[in-house]
Amino acid sequence: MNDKQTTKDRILNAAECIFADKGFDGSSLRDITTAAGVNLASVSYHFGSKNGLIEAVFARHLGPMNAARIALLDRVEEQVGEGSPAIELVLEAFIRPVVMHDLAEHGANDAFMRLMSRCLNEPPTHLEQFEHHFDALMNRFHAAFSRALPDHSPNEIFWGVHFTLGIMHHTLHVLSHLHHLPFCPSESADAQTVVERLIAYAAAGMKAQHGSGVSVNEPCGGTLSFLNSSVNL
Amino acid sequence: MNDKQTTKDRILNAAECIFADKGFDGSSLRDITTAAGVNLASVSYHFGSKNGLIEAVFARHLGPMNAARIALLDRVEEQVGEGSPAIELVLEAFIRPVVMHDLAEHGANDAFMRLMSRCLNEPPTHLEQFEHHFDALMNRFHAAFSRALPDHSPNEIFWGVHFTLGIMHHTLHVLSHLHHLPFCPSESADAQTVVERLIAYAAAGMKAQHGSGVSVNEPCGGTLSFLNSSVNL
DNA sequence: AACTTGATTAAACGTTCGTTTGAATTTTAT
DNA sequence: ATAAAATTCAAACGAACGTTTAATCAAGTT
Repeated sequence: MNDKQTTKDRILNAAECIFADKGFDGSSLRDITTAAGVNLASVSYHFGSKNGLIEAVFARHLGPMNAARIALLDRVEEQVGEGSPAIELVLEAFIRPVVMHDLAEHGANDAFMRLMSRCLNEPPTHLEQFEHHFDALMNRFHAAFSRALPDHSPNEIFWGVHFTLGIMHHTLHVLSHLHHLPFCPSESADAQTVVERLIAYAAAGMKAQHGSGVSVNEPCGGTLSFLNSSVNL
Repeated sequence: MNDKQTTKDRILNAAECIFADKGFDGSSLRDITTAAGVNLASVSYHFGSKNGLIEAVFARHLGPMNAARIALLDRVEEQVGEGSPAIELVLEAFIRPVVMHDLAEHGANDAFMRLMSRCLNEPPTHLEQFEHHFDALMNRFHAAFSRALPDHSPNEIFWGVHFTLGIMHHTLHVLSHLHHLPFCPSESADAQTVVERLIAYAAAGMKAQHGSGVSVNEPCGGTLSFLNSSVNL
C-alpha cells in the first residue's frame, strides 16, 4: 500500500478487507492494526472504539453509494414526469450503483462488495448500527416501485422489493469469489453484464408478483397440487 | 423446555437459537450452556469442540431438509419422464422444503429459519464446514433447471440459479422478524403464500434470463442508455 | 529555546474466551 | 450388590480480546 496514507486511512482500508473476510466478531483489532502497519491503540484514538471503527468503515461508502442511487432515481422521475416510470429504470437506479460502486471507485478491489454483503449478514445487534443509512433511500424507492407497478397491492410491492434485495445481496456475496463456485462458466464475471441480468430477473419477477400468492387452499393454480400430499418435508 | 430432554438435545436446541441470533463468533459456549441449563464442559464431552457443535446443529436439519428437496424433485422428474419439467415444479421442489421445514417439524418456532440464513451469512471459514451438505443437491437441481429451460445458456442457468438462491436466502432472513420491517403489510406473514410468491418471482426471473446480459456497449437494449453517462456513481 | 498540541508507541489492564482436568455422580452390566 | 462405564460437575488453564495508561515523538507557536 501507499505509505503516504494517514494512519486513519490505513486502518479503514485494512478494516474493510478484514471485516469483509471474517465478520465483525471474527476480526480482532490486532489483526486489523497489524495488517495496517499501525499501533493497536490508534484505533481507540481515531475511532473511539471497535464499534466506532465499524461505523466509520461503512459510512465511508454507504453515503456516496446511496446518494448515487437517489441521484439516478431523481433523473428517472424527472424524465417521466407525472406518469409511471418503467420498472427497469427504477431497478437500474436501485441496483447499478451498488454493484458498480466498487469498480468505479477502487478499480479491481472487491473488498467493498464483500463488505456490503456484510451489511445484511451480520447479527441484528450489528445491523442496527447502520440501518439509518437506508431509511430515506428505502422510502424513496418504495414509492417509486409502487408508481412503476400501479396495479400491485402493497403486499406484492413489499415482497417484490424484498426479493430484489435478496438477489442484490446474494450477488454481492457471490461476485467476490465467482471462480470458486461450481457450475460457474468462465464468461460470467463482467459486472456490467451482471447488472443487466439482475435487472432482467428482478423486473420479470416483480411484474409476476401481481396475482401470485392469492390461492390459499390450492397453491400455484393447482398445477402443483400433487406436491402438497404426504411427501415428507 | 422439556426436562426429559437429554443434555445433548438441550445443547443443540439452545445453540440453534443463540447461533441464529448472534452468529457463531458472537455466541459463547457459556451463553449456550447457561441457556440450556447444562454444564459448560458438556459441550466438549458430547461434541468435542465448538466447531463440532456447529456441525451437529446444522447436520440435524440439513440432512432431512435436503432429502425432502431431492424426494420432491424425484417425483417431478418421474412424472415428466423424458420431457422438460415445468420450471415452476422444479422451483417448488427447490424452495418449499426450505421455507416449510421449520413449520412442519417444529411448529411456530422460527429458530431454524434464522439458522439456515446463517448458512450463507457466516464468514467463508465457517461456510466450508457444511458446504458438503449441498454438493449432491446442487448437482441434481442444476441439471433439473437446465432441463426445464433447455434454451438457456450455462451462463443464464448459472445466474438464474444464484438469483433464486438469493431470494430464498433473503426470505429466510426476513421471515423471522417480518413485523419489525418497514412497509410490511399485516397480511404478509403466511409461509405458504410466501412460497408461492417466491416461485412466481423466480420462475419469471429465470425465464427472463434468456437473452438478457448480451449487450456490452448498449446495456438493456438502449432504453437505459441515458443512465450510463456522467452521473456519478 | 521553551512550550503547546496532536499523534504514536510499548506495555499493561481486567475480562472473556474455548478447552482441559480430575473428582463426583449417575447409569449400565454382571 | 458390585464393578465398570458413561456422564456431569466445579474449577482452573492459557490465550486472545477491547480498552486504557503514561511515556515518547513530531510539528507548530511564541
